[in-house]
Amino acid sequence: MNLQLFDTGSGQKRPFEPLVPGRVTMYVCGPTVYNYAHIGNARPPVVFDVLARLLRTRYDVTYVRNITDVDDKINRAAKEQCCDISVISSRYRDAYNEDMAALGVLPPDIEPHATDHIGPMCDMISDLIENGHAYAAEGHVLFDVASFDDYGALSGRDLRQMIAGARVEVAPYKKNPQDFVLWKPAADDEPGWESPWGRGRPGWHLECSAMIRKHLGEQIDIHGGGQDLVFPHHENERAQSMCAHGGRTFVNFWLHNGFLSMNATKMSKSLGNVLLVRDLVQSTPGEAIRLALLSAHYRQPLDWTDDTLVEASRKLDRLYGALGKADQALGEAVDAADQIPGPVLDALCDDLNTPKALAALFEIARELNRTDDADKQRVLAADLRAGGNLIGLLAQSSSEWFAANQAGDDAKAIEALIAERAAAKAAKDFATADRIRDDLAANGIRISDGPDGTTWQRTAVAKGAAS
RNA sequence: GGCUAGGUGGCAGAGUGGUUAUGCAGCGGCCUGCAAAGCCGUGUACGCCGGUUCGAUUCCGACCCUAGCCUCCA
Repeated sequence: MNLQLFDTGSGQKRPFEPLVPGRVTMYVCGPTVYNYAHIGNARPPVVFDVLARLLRTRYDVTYVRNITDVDDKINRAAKEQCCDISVISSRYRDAYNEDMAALGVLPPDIEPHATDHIGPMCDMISDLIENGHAYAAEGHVLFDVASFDDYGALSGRDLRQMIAGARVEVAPYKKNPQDFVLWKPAADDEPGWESPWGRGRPGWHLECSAMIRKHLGEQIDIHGGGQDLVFPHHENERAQSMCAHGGRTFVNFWLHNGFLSMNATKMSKSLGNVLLVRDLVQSTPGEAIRLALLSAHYRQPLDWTDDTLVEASRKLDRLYGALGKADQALGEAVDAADQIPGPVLDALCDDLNTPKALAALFEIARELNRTDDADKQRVLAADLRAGGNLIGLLAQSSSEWFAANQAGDDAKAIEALIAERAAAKAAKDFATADRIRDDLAANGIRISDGPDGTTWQRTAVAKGAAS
């Protein structure tokens, strides 16, 4: 497997080799759990789930995705609801994991919570103060950006320019405007922990550095997250970890996914265009949402429109249709092949090119639809399944996929109409038969006559739900 | 203003210095009672202007436009 990954740090695709042969350590910034995840939040976990699945075909992988469970927004929510922050954070952490499971995201190996790592965080702060990279001031501990020559290398920023362009009011206790908080004091009515610098709580950037050191070590292979985290979050993480560890390389590959927009505009509560995963899965199969998220390359922007899910559902109709045809012809469901088909694997090894991998799946599906040879069908169906499974798709049976479309209160009425039409057809009353079919079509029900009778499915899953 | 990504056929979205992406939609054909699905065929697409080249959508430069970051928002 000649895996190439685009590394933000070097700004180019590089061949991936683990730091320790055969073993891969991977960390992805997880959610701050104060609300339900929206569709944009779902992109990183889905993308890096594909990467983890790909790496696992070859390496022993340890995948860590954290939970940030102490934060201003969580504090605010807890205050409003007069409860402990753990009530808020555990509620939304569970919801997050349910939502991700619905999208076919496998759980990470380790899911560390920030509040369980206050000790390691304080240890790291102490190390940084000892090394001369951090200083305490007025109950805060700050990272001394000027002490790290390489600051800005990840995000391609020039420290001098940043100082000149600083627009934010500078806190008086900071030596430099860019110095960021490692530890900040907590008010009496705020959640806090005792520390050598007084009662307080950790800075956001520090959480990830400390949890990475505890669970994966001082150097890791891959660190992922959304593009918006490059600066300042990852730049700061890098500064902290490198300075705490004698300047050694912290992350071998930095991976960042592009942003998801809604009808070409940013998703925001004020615009009222926030789409929650939780709501979406009510009306649309999670698998279709997953495919939609993977239909663009992960580093590209992805614009989410009303048609996005409709298209994704149709794509799955086609793939499952080909599998179903083979299953029927062979009289059995074909299991996934042991080997991943070459074109699919090659596409994914080229910096996780999921659109290209999907194209390869469609080509297999066409071959499958084209052939009547049982041996070929068996091989192609197994390939299609194996390729799909690698990116977390095609895990169910064809009949399960199509049956899911048949759920609904009106299913019995539809079956009755189909039976009525069958009777009309038998009586050669085609006018009546066609009228029933047209009526059903007008209501988003597509029927098709096969050798074993008539089957049906909904044709506009997402559209129907939206109207 | 600075930094970083992008601008591909009706839509979505890969890719490439000269040869079919793929999916949906459209058109023609096969199949079908008629359809649907499927199969076959079908598209002078690469923001604008220069440059390099035998040849550029692909490389270089300028310009226009879009998005993200620079404000603990994936």
